[in-house]
Amino acid sequence: MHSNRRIAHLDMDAFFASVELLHYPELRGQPVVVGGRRVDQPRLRPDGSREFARLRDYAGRGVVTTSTYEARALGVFSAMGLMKAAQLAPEAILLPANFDAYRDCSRRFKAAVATIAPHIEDRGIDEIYIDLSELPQDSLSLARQIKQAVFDATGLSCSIGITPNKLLAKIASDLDKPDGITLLGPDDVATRIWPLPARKINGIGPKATEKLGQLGIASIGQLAAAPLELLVRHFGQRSGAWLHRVAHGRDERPVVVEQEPKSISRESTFERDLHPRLDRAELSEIFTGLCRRVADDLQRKGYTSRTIGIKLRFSDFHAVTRDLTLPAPTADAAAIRRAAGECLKRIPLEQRIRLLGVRAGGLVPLKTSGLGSEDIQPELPLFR
DNA sequence: TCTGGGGTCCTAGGACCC
DNA sequence: TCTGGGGTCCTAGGACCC
Repeated sequence: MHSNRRIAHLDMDAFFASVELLHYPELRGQPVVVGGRRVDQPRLRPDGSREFARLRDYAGRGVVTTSTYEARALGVFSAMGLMKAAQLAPEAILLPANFDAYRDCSRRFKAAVATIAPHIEDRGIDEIYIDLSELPQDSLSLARQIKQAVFDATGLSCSIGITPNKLLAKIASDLDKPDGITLLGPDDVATRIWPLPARKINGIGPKATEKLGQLGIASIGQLAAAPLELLVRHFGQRSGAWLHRVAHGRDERPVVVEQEPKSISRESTFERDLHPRLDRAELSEIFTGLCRRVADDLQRKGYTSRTIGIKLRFSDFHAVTRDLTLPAPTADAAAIRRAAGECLKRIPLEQRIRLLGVRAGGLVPLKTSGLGSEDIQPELPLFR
């Protein structure tokens, strides 16, 4: 087992907002928010300048996807409702999300990193882990080289943390944002990690933070000092032991280069909550559309699915799921619609519906390569 | 002024099999 | 008639992440 690893975490700085600033450089230095649905694209005035939507003009159910550092300074952060954000920063510029541009930029920055350090784990559109263990250069040179390559490929800055494992690298990349480099060794855990709030650990969310707070544990250092048996008593054997481990900066998870997806889903929150009977036609159309999009996604990505599921969110925001495992995997829109319909029958509809979702799990890759017949599994036992 | 959309992983009970 | 474990699959919900 390789015990002297060098793991980097790279995080693009305010990614979506930064991509937008490449297109609209005149917005640099201003509070800018990306998010919402049906937000107007900037309009060109007769004099050639652009007119942008303001946060105060927004009405609807959208949330902040990303905000520039200037907007964050006003208290506007990711996942905040736009109506609330508008209270805090009414004059901030509001731009609609342009996912095609972000995906394109994402591909370019990852390809640029791969030319220097190919051992990459994808963690979504704007961040990656990189295993640098086998590379000869020192960490600071590598970090600078990678940042330069990312900038050359995209015009964007990122922040990098390099440490002995993924857990610490993820925390480190956030310590000197934006455009930062943070290198940490095992000896830095007590001085650099322990003073931080427990919430900074990837995997400790709002619920765990609240529960830890009730035990008088706020910082990672306090978590490290807590007796293992106290943590096990309140969080269970597995989670308790995990909390104890991560508080001491221990993490042996490998950098995983290739991963098959586990599920593919589509969901939609409506402009207004829909009534199960009065809005039946509209709901049915949306439902069928979601099934078709899931089928399209499956076919485009080359998968079939064994388990079809649905999700409903009601007016009171409470969500319910149902799923159904099929006798044989499918990527067919009509078959998915039938299975989803069976799931829907099992949900009592006593409230207006806010969101509808369709999910395909139990994914089976469609093998396109010419594999021998020995790889084809019989669907059912031959005798029963 | 209520809170998006795409995911992963974990838990836990029941069915079913050996 | 009652008593066992162990293992896997299915289903529902929830925490968490980007």
